[in-house]
Amino acid sequence: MANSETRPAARDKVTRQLRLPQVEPGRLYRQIASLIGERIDRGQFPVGSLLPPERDLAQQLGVSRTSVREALIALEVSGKVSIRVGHGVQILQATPRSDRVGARADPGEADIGPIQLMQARRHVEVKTAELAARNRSKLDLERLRQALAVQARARSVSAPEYRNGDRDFHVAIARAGGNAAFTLIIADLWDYVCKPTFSKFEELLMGPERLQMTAAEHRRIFDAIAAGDGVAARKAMRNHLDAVLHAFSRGLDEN
Amino acid sequence: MANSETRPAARDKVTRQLRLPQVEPGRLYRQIASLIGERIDRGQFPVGSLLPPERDLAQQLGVSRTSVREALIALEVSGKVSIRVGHGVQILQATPRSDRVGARADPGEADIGPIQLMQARRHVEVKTAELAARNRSKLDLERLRQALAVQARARSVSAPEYRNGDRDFHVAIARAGGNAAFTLIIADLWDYVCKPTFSKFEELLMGPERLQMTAAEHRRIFDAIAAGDGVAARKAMRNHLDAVLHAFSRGLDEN
DNA sequence: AACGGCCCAATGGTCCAACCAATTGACTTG
DNA sequence: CAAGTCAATTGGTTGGACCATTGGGCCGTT
Repeated sequence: MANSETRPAARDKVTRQLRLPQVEPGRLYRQIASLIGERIDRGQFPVGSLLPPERDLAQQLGVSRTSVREALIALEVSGKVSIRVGHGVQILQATPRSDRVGARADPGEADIGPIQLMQARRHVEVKTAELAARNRSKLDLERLRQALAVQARARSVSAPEYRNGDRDFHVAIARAGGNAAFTLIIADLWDYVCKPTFSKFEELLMGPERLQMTAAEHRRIFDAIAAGDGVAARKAMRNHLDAVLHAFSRGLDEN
Repeated sequence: MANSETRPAARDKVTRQLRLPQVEPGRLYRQIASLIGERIDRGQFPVGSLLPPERDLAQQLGVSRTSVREALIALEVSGKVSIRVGHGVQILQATPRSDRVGARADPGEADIGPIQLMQARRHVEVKTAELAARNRSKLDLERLRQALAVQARARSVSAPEYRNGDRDFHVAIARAGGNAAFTLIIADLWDYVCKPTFSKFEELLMGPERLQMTAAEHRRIFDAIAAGDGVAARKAMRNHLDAVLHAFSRGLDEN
């Protein structure tokens, strides 16, 4: 065969036609793998769909089927695709679990609106309040007291004491419920509350009267939890979060 | 050539001579990869040393060099060996650093128990299912379909297709609800589901029948969401998560 | 019309026999 | 002895062949 002609030509084809990122000399299968991987990430091959047959891919890319197979095996090992004989190669995931820690800073993250956030909190925290009332230990109650004490020192809703105390109070409730998964959820949601976007929003829409109101509402929640009254705790928490939501709405209307 | 004789004989050779762990029918390269990987772990191939040439390995194992190459590529992708043309294949590490970055493995993280996690999911996802039924767009439905398609290919609950499809399905539902906060919550919870602790637990306690059951339950959820029936979606989701929880409980009782 | 079994095209899996390309070290040569 | 040359070694790629599994269509039975 025209090997001495076919092969170099084939590689050039891949390199030029498809603009492989950069280096990765030799190791054709790596070029092919990263190429297909990129297309998957870019959505040109939708998750759940089937890749073209190996034979077709080989022809399209101008390489041998063997090289395509090696590339697919690499993708399979890295978890991007699923290969099943007689059927085909299916795309499993576009974003390959990529991300280590920094991952949470996705661009798609910051788009949680304050209203959405409060609605989610309302749904979850009514539950955590109930759980806390049933399962709280003395240590939990002490933590809640401390959080209240911190917040009591705040002189405005923009004071760090206010937000810190608020966060600690709600996280402590989740923690008191005894379910670490809820604790994680609340802690994560509060990461957003503490973000600049949300903070600005909150400071803008919430009047100074919120300071005492929050204190009173928190107090009612605490009492219900301390009394072990799940129903009262639910109700108190719901009232509290609805009040905050109302404060937001009112602020929006006025502006 | 004597293919109709050579191939089966070759496979038997590998299977018998070297006692491949267990399953993994077909996918010869996987058998070879795990075999070599085990030898590396066991120290038979010292870290830093060179593997025998591909051609030798092929002859020793009674398989083709192609299959050996595919196996080596798999090992290279998973980071166990380094392949250099004209030089050889060098062993990089014996213990493959089990799992990516242990990064998130904070002390306080891993303590979410599977039961707790499922209870939290039950509380939140019943809501997201309802929201999804009310707000889902065509794109959302398409995402759900794709997730179902992925999972439909799983041949066991331990297959990557199963978990990936499962995760995508539930995250897609949260996303369809239109509240990004819920999406964040579900995605975060699923990070734990994908952790080794939970995975092992799940594989241990869930029988193979879960495969079809999950598919059927997911289908019911999907239908309800597609129909825009919030009540049915809630119910279907609750049934599904309760079923999983039951599978856990049953597994715990039996063991 | 619905069900069930059979057949076959499609698709991945494996093998082989070459040849190309990079590396390395031995050998030759100045 | 230094530098260049050459050949063996080793991975990289190819095309072609054949096998095993899968899935859907076709057809006969019920």
